[in-house]
Amino acid sequence: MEIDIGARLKSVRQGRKLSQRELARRAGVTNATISLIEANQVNPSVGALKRVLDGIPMSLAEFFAFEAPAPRKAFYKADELAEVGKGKISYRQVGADLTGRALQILVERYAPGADTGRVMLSHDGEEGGVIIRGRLEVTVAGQVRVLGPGDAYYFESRQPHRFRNVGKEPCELISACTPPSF
Amino acid sequence: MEIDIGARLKSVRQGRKLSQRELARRAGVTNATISLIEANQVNPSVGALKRVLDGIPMSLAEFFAFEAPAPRKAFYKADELAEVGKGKISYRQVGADLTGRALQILVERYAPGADTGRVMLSHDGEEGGVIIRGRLEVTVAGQVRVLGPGDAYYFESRQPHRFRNVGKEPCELISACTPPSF
DNA sequence: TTTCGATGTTCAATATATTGAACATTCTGA
DNA sequence: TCAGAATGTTCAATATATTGAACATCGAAA
Repeated sequence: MEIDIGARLKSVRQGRKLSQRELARRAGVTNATISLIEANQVNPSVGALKRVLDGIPMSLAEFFAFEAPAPRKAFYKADELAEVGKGKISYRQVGADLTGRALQILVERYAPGADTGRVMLSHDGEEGGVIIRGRLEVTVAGQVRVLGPGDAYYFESRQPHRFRNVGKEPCELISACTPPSF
Repeated sequence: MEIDIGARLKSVRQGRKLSQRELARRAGVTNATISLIEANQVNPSVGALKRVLDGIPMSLAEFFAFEAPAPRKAFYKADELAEVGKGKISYRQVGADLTGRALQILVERYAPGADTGRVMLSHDGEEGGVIIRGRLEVTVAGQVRVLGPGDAYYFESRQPHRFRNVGKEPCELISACTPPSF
């Protein structure tokens, strides 16, 4: 493969001033595993690499982020918008990689009965959206409203909020939020 | 591991309308490999996953970009969207008053022949959008593309850009930009 | 010097990913 | 209805990752 996983891991590990053994202990693998990975003498499993990175800690996305210096795409065909989420709620994101971006734009789909649940997330930023098809019950800070095609919403993300498709047909909407930081 | 590699791969593969065998052929692995990975019955090696993604094609960074996404959004907002535009190009804005807001969300309508003009707009921030109806020619930093329903774009606003409806029917799209400076 | 602790390396044993081929199912066209 | 092609699945055989333990090297302290 074109990318040097061994050098990448070694660089990351040494950047945190961790020995192979210490990282191995935190990650729950043996030091031999780390030695072999860094020497590129094995082709690690995703699971093993994930465990190792958990010990750092670093996400797989971060670990591989360096390999994508490709010029940022400006256009996305409908079928190349990656579908995320299974079950009743799914969304397709404009642009696969969010790092460094100021905006997250999603095409969201709620199956009949779909519900984000009472879990009210609180994060910084603001978000809004426009309903394309179907009907959606939106709850924000205690206020409830059922929105249809052409209707829209906008609020500060720290306010408790919830989405629910109370109709009989799928609901599709386009949303934007900022910043897309987690 | 916490992320569902199988579901992610399946989603990506199906999004590109590829069969397991077709993807396997392009990637240079067997269809069994892809079947097993998608069923989460194996813990694929990074190399194997890389080869599979090469067949799509998609980078590992893109593949794992969804490792940490959990944007749940929703809030309710008015259904009377303020009319901002004029003539062949009109905008209906989500939220009447932008002061203090981090996001501007618009429902834009381009009549046939509508054109933002040869003079490339240029301002700070980033913007993106998704086409709802009709066809729109988008030019960004010299790149030209005609987008249809479901297609999307995203770019930094400082790059010269231009929108033009080259079709015979009105084009409608939903866009977002930040900050809402004109 | 010598010993000790910590480092990274190597290798046989074991666990597991990948293959190759067969299987069942679904769909389409005749 | 049938035949063929295309789909996803399963499993024994094989290839390879991971382990556990031993090895070598280095620097610090006595």
